[in-house]
Amino acid sequence: MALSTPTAVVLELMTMGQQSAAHLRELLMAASPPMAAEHGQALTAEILRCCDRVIAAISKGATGAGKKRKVADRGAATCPSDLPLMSSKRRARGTAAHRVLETGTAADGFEWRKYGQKDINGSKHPRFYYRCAYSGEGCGATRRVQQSRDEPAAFVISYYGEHTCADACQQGARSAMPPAVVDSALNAWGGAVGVDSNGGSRGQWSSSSSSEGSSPVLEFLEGGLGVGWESVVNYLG
DNA sequence: AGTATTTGACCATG
DNA sequence: CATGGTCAAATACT
Repeated sequence: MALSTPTAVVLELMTMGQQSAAHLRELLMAASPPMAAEHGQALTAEILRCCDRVIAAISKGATGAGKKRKVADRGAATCPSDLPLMSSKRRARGTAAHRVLETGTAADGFEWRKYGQKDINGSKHPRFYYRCAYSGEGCGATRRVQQSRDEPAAFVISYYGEHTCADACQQGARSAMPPAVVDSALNAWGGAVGVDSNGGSRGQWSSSSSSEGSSPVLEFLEGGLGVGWESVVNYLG
């Protein structure tokens, strides 16, 4: 990628700014005047964070823009003999058992693939449906993400099912919170997910930043059937 | 060329 | 009947 596009230029400049900020931090630490270093560190950390987010947003916007699809003529039969469908097309209401409140990134350590999107009645934002990228190996975990109605910066993430893909997907989950969530749509709105959507070649963590996970808060809800859990991710800076 | 994402349609559930 | 969850062809990206 050359610097032919404005996006590329912005990316390049932000990267330079990021490096400069990192350098500045080094200098401040080396100089070590107690108070100044402390404040300086906070500032540089802030700058780095901003750069990081802009870069993430830009790069995702550049690669993920302009996907369209024409009408699919599906009424006629393409496959007469139906394949075995999923048992239930619609989940029972109120199956969410847990709710997780967290700020920072949506990285939950698993790799998800989007399989649907739906406008939900009563909510002005669509809901996104993901399933484990290893569902083909029998993993039945699913996840749905919806932007909070009241709080645009918050996202409600509901998890259903369990990850049974022993090796592949759970490895990521075991090691704290690596960046692994595929959420191009989130970026379009909140623009805070600093992870690669791992397009093309599969199974590549963008091992960029394990950015300090701002302490997730877990909140358990009563009354569910215990089938899944829910999390609210806040993308406020 | 292969894979991930998009998006309208289908269909089960309430 | 309305709503929401999933499917799958078409499309876009690497």
